[in-house]
Amino acid sequence: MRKQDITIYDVAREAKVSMATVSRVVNGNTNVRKDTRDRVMKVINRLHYQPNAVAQGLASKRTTTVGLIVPDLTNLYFAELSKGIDDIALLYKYNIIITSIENRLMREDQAIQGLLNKQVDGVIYMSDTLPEEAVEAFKRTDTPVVLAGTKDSHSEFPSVAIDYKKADTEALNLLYNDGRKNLALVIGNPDTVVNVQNRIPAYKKFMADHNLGEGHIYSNVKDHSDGYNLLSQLDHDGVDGVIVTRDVTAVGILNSAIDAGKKVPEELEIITASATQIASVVRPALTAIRQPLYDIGAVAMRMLTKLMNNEEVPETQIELPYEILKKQSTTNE
Amino acid sequence: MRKQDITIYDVAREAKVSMATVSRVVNGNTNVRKDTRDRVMKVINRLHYQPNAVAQGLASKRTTTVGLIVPDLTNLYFAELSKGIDDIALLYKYNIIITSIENRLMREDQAIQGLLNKQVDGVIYMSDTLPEEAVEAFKRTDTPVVLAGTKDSHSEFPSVAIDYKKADTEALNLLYNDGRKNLALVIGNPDTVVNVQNRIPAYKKFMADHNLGEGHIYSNVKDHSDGYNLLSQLDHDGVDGVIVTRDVTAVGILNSAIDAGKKVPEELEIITASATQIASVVRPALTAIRQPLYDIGAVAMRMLTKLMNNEEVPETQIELPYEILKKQSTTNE
DNA sequence: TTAAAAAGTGCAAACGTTTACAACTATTCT
DNA sequence: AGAATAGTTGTAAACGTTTGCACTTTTTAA
Repeated sequence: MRKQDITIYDVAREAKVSMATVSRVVNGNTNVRKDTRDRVMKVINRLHYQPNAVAQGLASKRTTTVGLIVPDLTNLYFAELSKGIDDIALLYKYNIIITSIENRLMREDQAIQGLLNKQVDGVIYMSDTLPEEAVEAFKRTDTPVVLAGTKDSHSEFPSVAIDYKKADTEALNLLYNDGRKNLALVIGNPDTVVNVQNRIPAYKKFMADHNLGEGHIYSNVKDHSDGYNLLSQLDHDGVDGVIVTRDVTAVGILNSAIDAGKKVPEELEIITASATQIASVVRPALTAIRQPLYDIGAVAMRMLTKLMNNEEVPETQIELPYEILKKQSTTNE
Repeated sequence: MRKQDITIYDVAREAKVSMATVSRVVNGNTNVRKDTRDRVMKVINRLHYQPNAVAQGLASKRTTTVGLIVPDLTNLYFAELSKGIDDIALLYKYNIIITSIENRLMREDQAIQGLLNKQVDGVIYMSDTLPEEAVEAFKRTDTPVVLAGTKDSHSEFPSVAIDYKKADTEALNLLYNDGRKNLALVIGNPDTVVNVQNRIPAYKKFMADHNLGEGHIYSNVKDHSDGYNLLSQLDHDGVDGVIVTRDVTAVGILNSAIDAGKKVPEELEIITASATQIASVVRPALTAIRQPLYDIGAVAMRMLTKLMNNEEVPETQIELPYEILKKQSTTNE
């Protein structure tokens, strides 16, 4: 098939050793005499021998490949996570098979099964929702899995994320201290673990603790135009401070406000709960919970390397520090 | 290794056929009697048999995997290209191994070699620069390659892109017709094929054709902050209309102008030569050459599937239509 | 100097499929 | 009915590595 198809066998013949020895030098096994190693290396270089990773995978049962399951590549939240993953993967010489699952044709469990069939050594799962079939698919295998930037409801799987509850509470407090009393929460899918177990309870608790009434939770507000269209509702409900999970959604609200002549932050304060490039590039720039997305990805991948090597991983539920980045969409005292 | 490790052999035994027959039904070969096919399928379902893709890859020499080489996942230009690629790949049941090469540790030719070692059936290359070693690496193999959103200098490789020269000329013309005479071009790497062979010549020709003098080409302006810092230079040079290759760079210039109290588009018109989400989300929204990024990716991947199947591909240098999207960063007549 | 231990090497059997090819069975045609 | 043909199935050799085991050589220790 390949124009140049040098196998380990060719190298063995030329170097007058067995293929086992060639394999050993290729894999850096120390049990090879210096001069035979040199001899083999010389042949390898001369013939431009490159091991066939598929054959290696079959024989060794390790493919040095990890699977990524991600909802949407063009969502910078996931792109930035992926970058952290990718850099660490490179460091440890793993390749990445990426599977995006927003597409109707691809269900979570199919994505997982596809990766397992490819014999990936591990999987990083980034979707904010982990359906039962996906859990089942993972459980049917020994392949380690790490969740990045999300959590599962029972903490069955290792995960790397932030303390969403604490972060949201802190953000709400910032609005509250700015004198805002009619606080709202804008989320996408209301059924995700993070929303159900963290954001919504944190919001409700905060509202209750401060006697602010029921408040307003707006669900299924997922993109720029959803955010744009939400403004009239916010106006109607008299909201003066809002936390928005996705930053492009927040930008939608922001732009809608600008276009309607409504002042941000004077009349409406906006905080986004996940800051990507976009949050800092719009004007007024968005105050945000800055999640360390790159680091979350990197730490998740690092943890996965340990799991793949059966190394000890003392803590599998990791929460990384976040910070509240005050910008122009909230009042600067 | 796997908890559950059912092989084709187990299925064969249970169904009382040979592994060859099982293989045939798995691969949809028609030369199997209906009732044996049913019998085998029943066993496959009962045992939850899933073929080992690595073994398939070794035996068949096809991995149904394609490699993507991309500079930066968090650059939406590439993310949107990738999405088009991904969707078509899913349709044709290919997996995607993604390799990002911005990292210092990973050179283009190493990335390519890595993918070839994994026996990918094809490669899509998206970097705007194609070093000589990368060309060599590609030439050493029969694995088909398609360039997406970029071109090589000698049109040696199949590619899918737009007519950059025409698009830029049209954009310059828009500025010119708005009465702007001091036009500038802002690019990133000045050595890319697209810049050297298309954008720069188009700019120079336009300036010459309209007797606008030498003009100003600003190179190595690559991100938001580069753009932000460039504004003073633009001011100094009296530029009143500018084409910027990357949209976040354009946004940098835009934000710098806003912060400096300079009016856009009244005092400075800005057009970006590649529009992602970001161009439409900032205010004033950026007038842009809208490249059909998703489609470029999709068409590139579709072409690759044909090349991988040794099908006839009549035209391998494809240019897709673009449009000039007039927004708020240029005057609306 | 010699026995024991360590280091270096080769043999051959995996790994889990695909796929010529051969062989057998059922069908069609005359 | 018999021959030719088409359809169905099995056998076994790939595919290109890794790796346990046995064997040989070298080193170490007494």
